Amino acid sequence: MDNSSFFQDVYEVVRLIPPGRVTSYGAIAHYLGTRGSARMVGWALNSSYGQEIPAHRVVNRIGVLTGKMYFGGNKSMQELLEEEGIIIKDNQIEQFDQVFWDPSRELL
DNA sequence: GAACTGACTCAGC
DNA sequence: GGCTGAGCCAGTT
Repeated sequence: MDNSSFFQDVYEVVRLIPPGRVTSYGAIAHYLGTRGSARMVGWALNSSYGQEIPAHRVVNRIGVLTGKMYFGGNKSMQELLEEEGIIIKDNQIEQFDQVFWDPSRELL
């Protein structure tokens, strides 16, 4: 992509997340080759407000919906994820290992 | 233009 | 085994 922004790469990976699956900020950052920039992934999603980004499928490494408060939408992240078959309990994804989607492993 | 901040993660104590 | 500090980079002040 012409835009060599870290953001654009993040957006593309997030769009590639299949329904019923989730990934972590660190997984995306690692896929892009920068482990320490996990923060930027979250920051990128923060800027993704109003865009066609399924940000609700991105959680932190332990499956907690850290950014649900920042997610702008009629429905909560939890509700959207539950509609895709993902179980959320106490803001944390149940069976996280089963729904976890690693871009560097499944996309590549 | 320098300092601060942020949806994270890992390592060390 | 829980808490603290450091690191990453870009956008905002």
